[in-house]
Amino acid sequence: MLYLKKYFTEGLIQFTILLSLIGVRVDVDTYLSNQLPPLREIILGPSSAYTQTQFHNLRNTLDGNGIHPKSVDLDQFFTTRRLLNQVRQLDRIFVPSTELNTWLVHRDSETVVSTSSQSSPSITLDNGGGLEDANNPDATPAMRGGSGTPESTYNLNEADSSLGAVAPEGNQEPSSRDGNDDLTKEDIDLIDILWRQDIDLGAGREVFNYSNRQKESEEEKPHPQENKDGNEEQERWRNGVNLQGAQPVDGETGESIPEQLPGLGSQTSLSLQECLRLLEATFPFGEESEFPAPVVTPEIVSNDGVPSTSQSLPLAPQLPPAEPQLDLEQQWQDIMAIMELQAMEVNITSPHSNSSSDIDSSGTTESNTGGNFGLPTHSTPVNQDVSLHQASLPSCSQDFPQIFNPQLDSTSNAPRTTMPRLASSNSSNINSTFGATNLTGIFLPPHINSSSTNITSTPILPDPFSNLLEESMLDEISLLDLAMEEGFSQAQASQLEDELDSDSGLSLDSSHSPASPSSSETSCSSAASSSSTSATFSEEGAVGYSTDSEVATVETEEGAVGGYQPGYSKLCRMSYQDPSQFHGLPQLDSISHNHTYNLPLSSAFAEHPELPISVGKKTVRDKHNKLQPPQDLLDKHSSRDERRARAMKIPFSNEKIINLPVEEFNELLAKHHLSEGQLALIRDIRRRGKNKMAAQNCRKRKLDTIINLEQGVQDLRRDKSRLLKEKMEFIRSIRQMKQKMQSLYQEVFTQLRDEEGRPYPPSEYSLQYSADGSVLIMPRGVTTAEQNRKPEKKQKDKKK
DNA sequence: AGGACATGTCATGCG
DNA sequence: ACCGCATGACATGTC
Repeated sequence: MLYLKKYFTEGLIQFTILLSLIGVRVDVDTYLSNQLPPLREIILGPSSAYTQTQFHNLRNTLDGNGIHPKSVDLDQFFTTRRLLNQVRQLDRIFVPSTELNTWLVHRDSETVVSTSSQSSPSITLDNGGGLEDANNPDATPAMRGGSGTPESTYNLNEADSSLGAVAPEGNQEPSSRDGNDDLTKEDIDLIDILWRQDIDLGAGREVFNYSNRQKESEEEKPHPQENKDGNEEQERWRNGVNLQGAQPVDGETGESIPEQLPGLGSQTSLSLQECLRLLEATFPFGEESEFPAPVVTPEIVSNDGVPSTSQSLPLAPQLPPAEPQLDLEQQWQDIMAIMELQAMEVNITSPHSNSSSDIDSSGTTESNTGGNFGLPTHSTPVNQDVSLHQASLPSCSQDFPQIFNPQLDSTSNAPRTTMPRLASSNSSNINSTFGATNLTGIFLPPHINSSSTNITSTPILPDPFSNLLEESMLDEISLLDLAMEEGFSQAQASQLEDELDSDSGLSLDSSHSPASPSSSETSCSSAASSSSTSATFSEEGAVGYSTDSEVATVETEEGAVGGYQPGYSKLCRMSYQDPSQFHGLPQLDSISHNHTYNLPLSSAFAEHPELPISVGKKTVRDKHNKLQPPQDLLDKHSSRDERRARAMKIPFSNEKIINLPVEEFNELLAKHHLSEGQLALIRDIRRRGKNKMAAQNCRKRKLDTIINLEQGVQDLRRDKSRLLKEKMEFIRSIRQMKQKMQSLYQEVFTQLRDEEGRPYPPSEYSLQYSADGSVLIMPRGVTTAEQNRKPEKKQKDKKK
């Protein structure tokens, strides 16, 4: 935050001043505040910056720089992103934020841009609200800005110059319009420059204004909306023409609104916008800015041929059920790709970032206040009044079609013609497609035509939505789940890894245990060698290392620590080769083979019954041994090699033979004149002795390995249970979302009115989502395909 | 007596 | 080639 501020403050102040001069003011709404937590997590995934707005938001969030959405002037912000990027690159600090913040950008009506500054109005569900919204300039902008992402702000800017932002206001509110008028061409140019800067930063300009830019390039002149022609825009708006070509022919959108639903009442007082708002509220599409959200064009043509706005539910061409998902995936991939590109700029490489960006909808969700999902408001430039009287909802056309249309917008045109869609989505831009993706996933039911049975007046989830939720939504969720699980698994893996590392004595033990004996051996060997010289091998024979159990205590007292130190004990024993002396030196009793590896002494003794000091049996044995003469006792307890050594009259102890370093061992052999048999025996003793130690170490390692594996299994089980718990939580969240969808659908549907102001009976009509992203109110039983072919027919049906 | 377990030993491979 | 080590397989001893 702080350092970000530093960068911003210095560099941005200029921008701020500039913008203030221009009169452009962008208010960033806290879409974030009202996210649906479940949706966010589920759809977006914990890590995902899933919102459409992401491109901008993603950066913002990723930057981790808390730019307060409200306080930040978006224009400045975007312009300054370059600085941010530089800073980021300097720091290389990648903060994968799991949460995506979607900003709903409002423009104050006061401001020149005067996009709807208030998202809230758009959200309002009131029936009257729709009309009010239409009247209310703010509302329209809200619709547009609904996406509420920083990008949206961008759009707003553009919109100001080009599309809707200005337009709606122009129609309905002169004041807002005035603000637009204030913008001089220079100002517009300046804004454009700022945009380009953003584009330079890596945000494709298209991202910001999806269709507008293209149109500019293609159709620059014809559309006043474009930045350059502010005047034309104003005029156009004054004329009552919606930016988005609500008019029969929208040059920008390129959509002709030829097809109007005569049947749909002019009166659909419940403005489509409201419906859209509701829908949007439910599903945050808001990313139009980046990804031109599919615009639901509620344009309905009145019978007169006058476009009736309100119902604007274009009949969508029927989509094969499978397609939506495919499209979704495709779009996801596209989005991912785009996100990656941007991420690269931002140095965001993490897959999470991509995922986050994936879903436009997420951003919208957050943007919504009061738990409403953010609507792609920028599209809203549409007249909010969109009443039946008004043929088209231009703004909606842009956003919604894309939103709902999983398929390419460009392609969408053809299908639309068939359908009586209120507005056509012009945007052939990739952005639009992106916007559509999320929505499509969410909104497009695999089967556009739902059976009539599903829709009832009751709050039961209408078919399309239910399908939406169940299939596409769930699919997405499932994908997210998978991703999340992967994330968890990785995290878990790392965690386990850490734990194992800490626990794993395997490597440590393996390294240590062998080493310890050697060290002890060397130390002891020297002492032993000195003392051992005095020993009379002839009498006792070579002392079997195993037989000298008596010496154990010394080992313990001397600090032969837990490690396996057979050599040590053995060497020490050498100094006390006379059994008779053992009793006199109780402290040495404990010295013996320690095969306990790292086990405590007590256990070690237990393992070796021959140890006199040992408990229980050993004591018994000790008694038994006492009965025998020391010589027999030695023989009995001496190892085979020791006995052999004694038999062969080897002049030094087995311990020496075994533990002496090669050089010393060779010297020892050189000192003594030994026969071939003795030499062979000595070499065998050494070999076997070393191998014995090695075997002990090996077994110890095996044990350690097993223990570690058991620990690992326990850890994995814990993780599994935890993941299952999380999964259940997600499922619960999904269920909640579904319920909310149902209620919202119901609310929207109930507010729809035909030309005569009568509500559509849910048993006869249902809302359908076409492939091109338009939302249609369709009589039940009519297949989307039919609708595509014969839109008018449907209109008639609707009239009925 | 036989199984389980611990330990020792051998053979082999690797560094 | 030798040495040391690791390890599987087997043998032995003990309970």
